[in-house]
Amino acid sequence: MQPARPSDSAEPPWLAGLNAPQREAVTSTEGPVLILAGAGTGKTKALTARLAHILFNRLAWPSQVLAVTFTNKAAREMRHRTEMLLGGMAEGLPWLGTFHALSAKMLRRHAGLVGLNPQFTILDTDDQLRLLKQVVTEAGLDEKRWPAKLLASLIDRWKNRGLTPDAVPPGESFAYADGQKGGGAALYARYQERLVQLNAADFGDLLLHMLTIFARHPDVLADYQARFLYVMVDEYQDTNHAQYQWLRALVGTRHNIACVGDDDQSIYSWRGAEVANILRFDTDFPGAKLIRLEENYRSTPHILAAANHLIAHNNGRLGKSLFTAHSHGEKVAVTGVWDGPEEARTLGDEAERLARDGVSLNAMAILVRAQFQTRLFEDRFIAIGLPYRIVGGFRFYERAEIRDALAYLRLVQSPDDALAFERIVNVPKRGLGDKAMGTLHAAARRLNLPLSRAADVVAQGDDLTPAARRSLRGFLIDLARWRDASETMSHAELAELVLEESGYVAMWQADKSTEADGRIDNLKELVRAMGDYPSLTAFLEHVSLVMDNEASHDDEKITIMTLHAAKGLEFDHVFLPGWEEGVFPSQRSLDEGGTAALEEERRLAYVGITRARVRAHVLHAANRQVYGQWTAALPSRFVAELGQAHVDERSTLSGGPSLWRAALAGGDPFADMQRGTGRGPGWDRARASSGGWQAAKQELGGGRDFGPRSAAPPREARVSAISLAPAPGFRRGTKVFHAKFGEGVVFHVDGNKLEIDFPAAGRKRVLDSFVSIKAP
DNA sequence: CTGGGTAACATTTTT
DNA sequence: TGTTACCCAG
Repeated sequence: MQPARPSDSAEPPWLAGLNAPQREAVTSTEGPVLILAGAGTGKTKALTARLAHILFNRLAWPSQVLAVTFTNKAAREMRHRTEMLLGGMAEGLPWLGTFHALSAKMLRRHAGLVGLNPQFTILDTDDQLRLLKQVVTEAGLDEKRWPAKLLASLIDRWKNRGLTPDAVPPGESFAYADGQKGGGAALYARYQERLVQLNAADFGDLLLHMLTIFARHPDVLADYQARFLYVMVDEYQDTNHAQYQWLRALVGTRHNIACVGDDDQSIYSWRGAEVANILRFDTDFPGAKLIRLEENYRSTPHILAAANHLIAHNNGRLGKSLFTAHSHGEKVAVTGVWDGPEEARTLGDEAERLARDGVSLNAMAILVRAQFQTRLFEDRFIAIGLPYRIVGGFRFYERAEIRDALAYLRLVQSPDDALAFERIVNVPKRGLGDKAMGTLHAAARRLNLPLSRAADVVAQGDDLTPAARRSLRGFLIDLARWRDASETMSHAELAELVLEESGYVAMWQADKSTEADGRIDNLKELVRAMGDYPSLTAFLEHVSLVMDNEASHDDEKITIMTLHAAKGLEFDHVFLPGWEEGVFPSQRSLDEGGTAALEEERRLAYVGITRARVRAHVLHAANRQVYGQWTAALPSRFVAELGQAHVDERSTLSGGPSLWRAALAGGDPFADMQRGTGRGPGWDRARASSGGWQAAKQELGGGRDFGPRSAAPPREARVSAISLAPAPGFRRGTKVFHAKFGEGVVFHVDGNKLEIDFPAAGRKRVLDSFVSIKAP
């Protein structure tokens, strides 16, 4: 079964349209290769073509190629694109996947070597933390003083570095609990024991256990080394030490490894990524060939030049300079505004304008430094009815309702799953609280049984109050029934049955909060998705390692996401708000972490700019509410680093006139609302500094100094114009609907300002235009 | 055991 | 300012 050979004269399809360095990356199959691929230089294209090249020329069978990515998305894309090039030949690339998925696959085969059963469960951070809390408490430490979270992050870092408990340097062990009870390392060891008892592994273990196995069982390693004739790694700059060791082990002495990466896009050092891995590639793999992909196919010249200019401020780079054949294009727009809400207004207006000119909302993205920035945009977009999607935040399987549902299914499938049992035994409420759980835990310890097994015993004894005993028995009977049912029905049907009969769905149906409906939808989606998998086991594996919440791209929406989440994506129009000192670069990176942290922020800025194909628009505000306090801010240093020549500083407060009007008229409709003093300590700094703000202030009020009250940024002028009009149709008791807060009842009317009681959100002040009257 | 109240807290999050 | 985690009163 071989794809039709191209005619002799024509070149193979996977080489079509590749430039010289890309071709070299594709055809240099033997020996170590490092492909330094700048943003938008077609690295995925080169990587998939390389894969196609190897397979088509029969240098290896699909099962003999190890291709590793970081994200499921990248893995999917690589698989998809390879299939496009090769048709059926790429099917069954069994070893194309993420580090974690591939390592988990290996670990299931050799679980016994580290004391696990092949059906071990993969814990997420939530389970992990609960387990660690138990470990800390059992050690007799005060969890208040020594948070389990701290221990979790230490263990995570150790695992990232490939350190088992016995390998943790004593000094570092001391970092937790001042070394009491053996310090962090001893608790780490205890945690690992508990994991084995529970037949569970956390994300870090998936790699770490394999490293242990490789070290202790050379035969196992030798098998893999013999199998993998070619190894490819995407986003190499993001590998941590454990992943690096894992790769080195598997590559063995053959050294047919090709790594693709960009040191300028290393933005995950706080997750353990070590740029050093990419920087010293040629010492690790002597004779490595270095290929640079520098022709950018994505962005217009000014965008590219600004990005180059910016990143040139970093030291310790391998060095690349991107160029493009494009010849036209706008400069990077930079707009300074008065405050956060105005930033959202300006951005929203521009998005609407672009949309009117025929630009798809799907081609626009707002890339923020931190999640909290999304809020203002969300508020604004709801107000003007601009469809948006927020990417990131919780992944699908991290949502409480999904995790609860999965815990039910896990427990039905494996009666020993103590963590699953603990999670849902009292969800919905069954009257089994701390007291009952304490009894169960004690019994489990005494009988040396998993919690869920001990429950069987306790339900027969008289340690519990009669009510609790009855309730527990009922639950255990339900479980037994579901287990019987699982013999005869499909796993999707089973899921539906369990969620119904347990009262879990009913619990959310009874919930009046705004998100309850969404949760029920998520549960439906879960049941639906299960149907796509042959077995519950297959589905559970998928869910813990692969399932992400890809937002559907079906409808027209502008995307809001973090810069981190945007890596690897591209958009015609990119908005980059919040370029202020303290926001971006973040305050944390300025306070601690020194140059390294600042340089990582800069790389993040570089990633942001290079996402843009046609236009990048940077915004910064002079005032922003941080934790409820108004704070003045200076434009980010990164603004200046873009280079004057490539920037269109149309700045000067675009909202100037409205601000001016509002200030003169005192027309702030929310003047009576509580707010801070309006002048943070940064005010004077901002005033004293040269740059955009002097000019901005000049235009603003002709040098007029605002009084303290008006220094607190007023709302939109348009709003204040309406504010005099009465609000017809609203009176106390009117039932209304608000896009964000849901249903509510009007408590007080003052002009067009309403005070509304929302069952979900409490009493809120909103303008009448933000709500609709609900038909009785 | 539950719900209400308050005090602490508050980047980025590929798996 | 908004959320969440925990403590205590009912």
